[in-house]
Amino acid sequence: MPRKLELTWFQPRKCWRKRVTIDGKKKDLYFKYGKSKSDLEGYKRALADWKQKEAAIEAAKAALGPSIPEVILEKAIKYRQRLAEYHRLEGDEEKAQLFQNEVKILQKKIGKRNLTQNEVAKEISKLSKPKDNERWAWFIDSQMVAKYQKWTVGETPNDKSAGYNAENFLLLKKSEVPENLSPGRWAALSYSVYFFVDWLGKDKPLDLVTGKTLNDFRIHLLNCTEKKKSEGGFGRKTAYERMKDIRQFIRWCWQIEAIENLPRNLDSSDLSISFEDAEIVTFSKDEVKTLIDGAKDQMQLHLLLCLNCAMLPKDISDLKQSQVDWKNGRLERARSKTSKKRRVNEKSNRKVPVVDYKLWRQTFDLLKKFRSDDSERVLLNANGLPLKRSEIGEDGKIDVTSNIGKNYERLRNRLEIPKEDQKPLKTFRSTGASKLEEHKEYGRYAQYYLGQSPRSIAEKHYVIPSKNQFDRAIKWLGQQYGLK
DNA sequence: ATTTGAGTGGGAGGAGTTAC
DNA sequence: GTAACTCCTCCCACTCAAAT
Repeated sequence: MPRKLELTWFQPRKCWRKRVTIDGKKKDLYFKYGKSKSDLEGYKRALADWKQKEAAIEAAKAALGPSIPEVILEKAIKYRQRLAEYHRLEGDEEKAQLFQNEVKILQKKIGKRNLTQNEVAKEISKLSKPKDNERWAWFIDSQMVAKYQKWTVGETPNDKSAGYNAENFLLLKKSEVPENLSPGRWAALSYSVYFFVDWLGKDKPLDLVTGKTLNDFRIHLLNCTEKKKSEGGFGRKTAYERMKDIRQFIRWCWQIEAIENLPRNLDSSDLSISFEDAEIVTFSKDEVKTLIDGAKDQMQLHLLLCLNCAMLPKDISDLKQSQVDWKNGRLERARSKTSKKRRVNEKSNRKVPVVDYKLWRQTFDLLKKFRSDDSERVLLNANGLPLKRSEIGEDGKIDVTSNIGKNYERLRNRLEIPKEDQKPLKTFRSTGASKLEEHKEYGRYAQYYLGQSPRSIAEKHYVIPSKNQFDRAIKWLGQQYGLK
């Protein structure tokens, strides 16, 4: 029995109802069968009637063209067909067979009704996927496939065109995910590059990209910051990101000799785009209390970790068993966002501190309660997966799942916090730091609490406290919110 | 300058309401 | 009785804040 019925019972008229979207317009369809919601026989007949209607709608849709899930599916199939063909040409029958089988599996899905993007992604994720160490091999493969594709499709790619180089650039960058590049970063880079190529024209030879082109592109970006978001506009911060991503792309094109000369203003400040820093938001004592008291179980633990240890969802998701002192209730860590760099720059004198936090009693109790059996991560979701996950889907789009973020959103709604009073999860972090700063002695440890390294000499307040002092500071912080 | 990841807005469809 | 709305929830794609 599915958790949700396909049709919903419509009490005013005592009939079943289905909402459909046709040509972007929502429409309600009614099915007059059955006497009540629990009349199973009536529901079955209504459902049968709906199925018929649905088939008719699908047929009408089919006449219009494929939907997005279908396009994704087709793409996945075509990709595997090419891989199968390539391996056959290379004489690897075993691999060819593997991809051929996957093609069959996907082809079965094609006729399915109500195909959602989600379902398609799930289906594809079940199939063979390059493991991290094989990603490079897949990249090489896809280059080889392109070679064979030339014969099958009969088309010679223009290796000087913007579109061709953009594809190659992104493919190369993709092979660095997740070792050197996060999925999120790759996705952002692809938005930037496609934005540029769409503007320039994908068939345009990159040789024609000059300093003037970049100037024009900058003006195009600035124009977009004037537009509404719903009309393809974005903020100055994004415009700035786009500009520097494109600089990176152009430089890469030059390095691989797709273009002869670098635009002379590539590093010029003429191309800079300025933006303002956002102001810092904090919670009041009441807000902290409302949220923490209102949260249940795991969510309460997550909120406490945010405040106790200045964590963000990714930090909580990445927390390792070895980082918790299970006897004394302490937690030691360098922030997720920085720990990789820290390893790389071991010799750099601007080290990110490893901070040792004393956990409040409530935090520690909950942490013990929800500790997982996993050898690595302390906290996992109900399905045994990390609380925050992200990867690049086969369609080239990023898939992000954050259980903590989602739960926080639900909590806010459940507590009926008005929209204008809703503050993001990271507010706990800034609240902790701001509260510490209010204290005349502990104020100096705010940055240490955040786990940040000093960025400039101007940050003269940066002090590494002794263990005892910092424990007292954290204790004091907890007391401000009635936490021990 | 470059990278990482949190936040947001909007589409789709469920649930309830209203206009005629 | 019918069809159209408004609100809500979930999820995804994309933006942009913040880290080095």
